[in-house]
Amino acid sequence: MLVPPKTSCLNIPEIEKLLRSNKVQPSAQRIAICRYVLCEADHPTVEDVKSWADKNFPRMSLATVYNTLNLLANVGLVRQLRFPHLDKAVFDANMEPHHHLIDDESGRIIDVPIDAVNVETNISKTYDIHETSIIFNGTRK
Amino acid sequence: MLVPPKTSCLNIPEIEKLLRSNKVQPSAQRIAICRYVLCEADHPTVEDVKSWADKNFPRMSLATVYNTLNLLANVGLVRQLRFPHLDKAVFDANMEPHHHLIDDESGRIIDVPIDAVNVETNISKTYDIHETSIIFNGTRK
DNA sequence: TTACCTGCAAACTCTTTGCACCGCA
DNA sequence: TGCGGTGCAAAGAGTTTGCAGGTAA
Repeated sequence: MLVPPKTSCLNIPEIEKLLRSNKVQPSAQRIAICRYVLCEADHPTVEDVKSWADKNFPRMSLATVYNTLNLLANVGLVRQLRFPHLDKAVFDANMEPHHHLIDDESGRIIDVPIDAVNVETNISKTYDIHETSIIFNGTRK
Repeated sequence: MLVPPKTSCLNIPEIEKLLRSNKVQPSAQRIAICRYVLCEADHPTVEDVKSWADKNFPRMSLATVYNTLNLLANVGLVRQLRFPHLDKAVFDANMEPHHHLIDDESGRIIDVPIDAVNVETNISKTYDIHETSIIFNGTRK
């Protein structure tokens, strides 16, 4: 139930195709970042991506990391999230609608499928609600 | 139902008492900021408080605004919030548990009483949930 | 060749901090 | 008088931007 619907790992040609189909020129840097963010990483920060790049991709600048992540967010391949307990943005490759659970012990951010939650509210009488995002804070039992 | 449970307007002696009871020395600057944040303002940013101070309180520095708001947050008179669509922190004087509705047309943040919402989730089988915070995005019907 | 992607550095915004001054208890 | 609150400026973190050079189509 809490298993995140992780994007299955893509190989390089698949990533190239994915980028092209989103009208993004597949440069080496962009493919590398996609491999990490779409497959390997779990709610990475910019810093996480940069650290990974420093180890796995020679001489990638921080600006490129920012530019690429923003680009991926703009075309809808990732989503930028901000949580109250974090001062920096994190990126989420799970583009399905879902909620989040913060494990207060580990700090980990865990995806919660939309159908694991049921929300009813009477504010929908007054407002058209387009989006409902829930952050649970908890600890493992 | 959507009327925010606004802190009723306090006069200066009441604010002094409130500060003292929270072990905060009631300086002129702190009282002024409290008057604005607790009574007049609605989810103000630091910038909002600073602008207000520039008009209503002579020569208050930005550092004092930050220090005071952080102090008020630490003693539990206000809460610091971060929303995904805003890059800066906002402060909420409503200390009752509640959720938030972002009016996507005006950008306004509206308090939603806790009992206007009912949430059920099966993740509570695996996790002890201490807190549930919901952000609705919507537009007025 | 040309378009555009990257790296670098500087700039920008938000926030915190160090320090000297000042005022109130 | 002394503690502590304030103002100022500088520093710090995260992020964006401008520009020159390079790379791939």
